[in-house]
Amino acid sequence: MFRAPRGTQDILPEDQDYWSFVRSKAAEICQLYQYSRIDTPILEQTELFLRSVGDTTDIAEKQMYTFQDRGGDQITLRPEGTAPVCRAYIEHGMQDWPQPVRLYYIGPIFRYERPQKGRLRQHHQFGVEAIGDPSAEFDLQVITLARRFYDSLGLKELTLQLNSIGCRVCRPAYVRGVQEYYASRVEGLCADCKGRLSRSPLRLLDCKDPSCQAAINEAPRILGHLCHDCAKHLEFLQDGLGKQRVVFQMNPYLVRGLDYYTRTVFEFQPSDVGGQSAIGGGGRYDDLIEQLGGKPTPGVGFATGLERVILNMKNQGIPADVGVTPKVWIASADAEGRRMAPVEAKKYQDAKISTAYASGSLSLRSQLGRADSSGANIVVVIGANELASGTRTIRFMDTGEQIQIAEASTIDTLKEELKRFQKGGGIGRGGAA
RNA sequence: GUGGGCGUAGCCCAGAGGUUUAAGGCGCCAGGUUGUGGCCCUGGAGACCGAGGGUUCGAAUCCCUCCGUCCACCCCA
Repeated sequence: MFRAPRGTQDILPEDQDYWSFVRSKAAEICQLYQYSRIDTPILEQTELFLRSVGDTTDIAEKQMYTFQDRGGDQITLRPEGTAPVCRAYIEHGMQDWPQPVRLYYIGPIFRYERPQKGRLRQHHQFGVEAIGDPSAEFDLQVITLARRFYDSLGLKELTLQLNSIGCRVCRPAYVRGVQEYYASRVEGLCADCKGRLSRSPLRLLDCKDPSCQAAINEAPRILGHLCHDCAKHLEFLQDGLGKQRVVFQMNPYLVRGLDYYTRTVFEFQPSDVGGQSAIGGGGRYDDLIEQLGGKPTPGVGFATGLERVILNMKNQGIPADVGVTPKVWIASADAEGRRMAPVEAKKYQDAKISTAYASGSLSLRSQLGRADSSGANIVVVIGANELASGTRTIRFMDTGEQIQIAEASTIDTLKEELKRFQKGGGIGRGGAA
């Protein structure tokens, strides 16, 4: 028997309300902040990610789905969303658009990982990027947009962790400082950290192994070694968050798994989840576009995992607030009605009324049963009686009331009666908390 | 990549070597109403007991391997 590949999943009808709710909130908030949608291919040249994400990161070293296509090109299923957007920015000359270019995307992301709850090989991310402006206003905008997204879904208890990891002016000296500090302490470190010392020194500070904690506590902290511009940038952001009452915690050990970040990095973390530490995160990437072959162009962005968003909504008992379209079902009472039911359905569908029917070969009882279990609001019964008298019988499934009306007025009557079953949708309702 | 738990119908699961032709609940289908749903009653379909191998007179039950899944670590969204 075939199954979905390991770490992938079908999103079944029962979950689609959550997905459309979350997606519509994302789109709604991006519209509010004037971010435009972009869709990039799921496939990119492998080199794009090696140059952006960093070829010594976990993602590049062991998590990418990479293959050679039939033409001999090295192709990778995108393991993150920022690099493709930057590639598109360069490719389509967006440096000549008004800056910053503000874009958002929603789509699948692929990483070869050991699956767990909230950790999949194919998951979906919603992300935003503001490219082309170095100012901290946009760090602020991206973070507050993210916060508003979570708030609008009703998610509680997400802590915002913030750090600055400096820039190319101040970081190299700091990294050397860390390396020098650790040089005399190699003995006590865990095996992973011994490897990190030369390859990704900043990750040393992020180690969870107990044997490394003592060394971390006394290690030099980046926040004390930022250059003037980085310090000012951070201060502006902190001040802005404070003015907007966005609560955050400085976390000097926050280091993200992608090499392209400069200055601001941040993560949103659920309070009580084990395996999945972050629900979303992002940061500034002032050198990335240049690394990808574009003109030096700064940028800042955020991305969040939709599976984790939905998981957290369910954990917190938050329902998906989506619109419900009232439904009509047609039931045929006999052979004559059975012939007319599909014709009748088409008339309603032409009039934009959501209409379905069960097989007329079933007893009327069964047809009504199916209408009921599918959530029909109104059932139209059609049979020899109705056809002979030029009428339709309409039954209200909530009350069991039934009325007979002239055939000619059926559509108008249905439209009128269905209004009371209309439920508002996610868009424009509820609003941001 | 490391360590551990678990795999019995679509779903939740009983079952601990021989009263098993594998039980129950949900769901599904039909009938009880010859033109009428939800509740109730009756009946039915649906399981090569994850796969392969082994031990045994006998395996869903014990052992091994593989696969899947879940949890923790790691990493991240």
